[in-house]
Amino acid sequence: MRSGALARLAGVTVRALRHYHRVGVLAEPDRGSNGYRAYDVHDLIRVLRIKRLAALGIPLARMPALLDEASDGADEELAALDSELAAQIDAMTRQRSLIARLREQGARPDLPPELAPFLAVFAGAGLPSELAEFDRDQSVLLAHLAGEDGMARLAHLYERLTEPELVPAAMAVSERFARLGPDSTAHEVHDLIESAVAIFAPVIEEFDAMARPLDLGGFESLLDEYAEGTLNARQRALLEEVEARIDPSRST
Amino acid sequence: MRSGALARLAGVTVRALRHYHRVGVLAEPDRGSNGYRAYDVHDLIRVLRIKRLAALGIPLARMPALLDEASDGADEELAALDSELAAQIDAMTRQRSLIARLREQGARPDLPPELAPFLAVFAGAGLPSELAEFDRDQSVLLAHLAGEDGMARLAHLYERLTEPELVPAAMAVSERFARLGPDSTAHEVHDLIESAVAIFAPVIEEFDAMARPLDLGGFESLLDEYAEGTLNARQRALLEEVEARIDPSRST
DNA sequence: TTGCTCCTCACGTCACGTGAGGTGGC
DNA sequence: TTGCTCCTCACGTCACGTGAGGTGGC
Repeated sequence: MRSGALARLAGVTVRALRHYHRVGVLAEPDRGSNGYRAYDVHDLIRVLRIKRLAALGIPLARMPALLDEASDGADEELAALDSELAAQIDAMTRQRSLIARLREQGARPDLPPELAPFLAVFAGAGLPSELAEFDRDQSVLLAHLAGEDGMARLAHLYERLTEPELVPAAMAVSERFARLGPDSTAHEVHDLIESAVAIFAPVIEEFDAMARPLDLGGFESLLDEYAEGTLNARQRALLEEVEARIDPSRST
Repeated sequence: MRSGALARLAGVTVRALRHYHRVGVLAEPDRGSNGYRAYDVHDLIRVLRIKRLAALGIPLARMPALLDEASDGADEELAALDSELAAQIDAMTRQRSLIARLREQGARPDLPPELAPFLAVFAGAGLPSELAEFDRDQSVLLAHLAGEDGMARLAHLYERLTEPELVPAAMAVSERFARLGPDSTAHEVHDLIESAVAIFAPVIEEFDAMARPLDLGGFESLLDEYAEGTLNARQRALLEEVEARIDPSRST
């Protein structure tokens, strides 16, 4: 029988047969005078056995041991496969619950899911788009920096910042902050600082008091660098002032 | 910051960054005078977002849409991913139960699991090794040919053939069959035929009566071809005789 | 002669890993 | 000068899919 016939009988492609030859799980058969490969029943049986092993997820490279010799290492092979599969199923199950979580929050999939609902509050409250982007990018950075350990605390901070009674005031402050620029008067700036401190100081202080401060490592400067590229001079100056007022120990 | 620093901060390899450039999910940054790439915080944020999407199983090729534009198709993307994952988990779960079945039977993983326990009976009863191999190969062929539909019937046939009261007699016959050769006397041959018919006729007849005969298609000749290469002339002649006696309608 | 089958390269897939061979930075 | 980092090719992974270009069989 020729390759096409064998392939049809075995339910594989001719290309697959070639591949089995190349990797050595199926011997090259003799050729006819025309150069065509001449297969026989034993080849068919061989291919069917290969398909059985493949269906179990056994890679071609590990098949010769199982096909040619008495099935000595078979059980260990199966045990190893099984735990691999179990691990993969586990990982995929975790992926699915992550996906489910993101979907029910309607959250963007590239944001930290733990913070996504709070970011949605900002966005939903009509935050100016540059500030919304600032918040999103910052949350990505902070979430990565916090890692597994700091995540709970970070999420708590975001939760406090999005409490219903805080949101309207925070939004008002944010809008004024967004409009800050060269034209702003000293009075406006002063007012804004007072409002920001009044609103955010309690939350930040509580956060700082929770436990040892988050280890920012080299990230603090990154956050600064980010602010530098995104905010204008007035805005940055104001942020520094507010920071200094809330936590004098961290001021530069 | 240079590639090494970015990679360390983001928790990826430098090679991964190069790959992201190549496939276009991360823009090539400007170079310093020495040709070194100069990254900034935005690149770090970008990579972190890429990692989030990758953790969900989103392929790099589909990321630009999610990273660059407003998250329009995000939910459909997630829905598609979720059902893909569900399907994969399903398939892997089936693989695992197959593996579990094979392991508890101590069966060779390249044999049809539905028939494996019965083949184990043959092997356990001390069948001569050439005949054991014959049976195994034949079962592989028959199982493939039977497909999903015929499998139950085939398994039933094997079950009948391995009933406790049948096994000792069948083994005795098999051993005599294995010893068959040029030296065998006509008397031995005649005796063996009678014994084989007495033992197997009822089982085979029951099988044939169960439903329409299995559609052997081109496989019948394959089974013949297989026998031709494996059995000697005496053995083949005897098989034909037994077949003819059991089912005259199928005789040649 | 036409349509079908067979043959041998050889590139592509997916997300990088892993050298090889050469140069800048401290 | 030494060790570290950066750079650019370029092949390998896994199980084949998919042409390209040419020839035998009926």
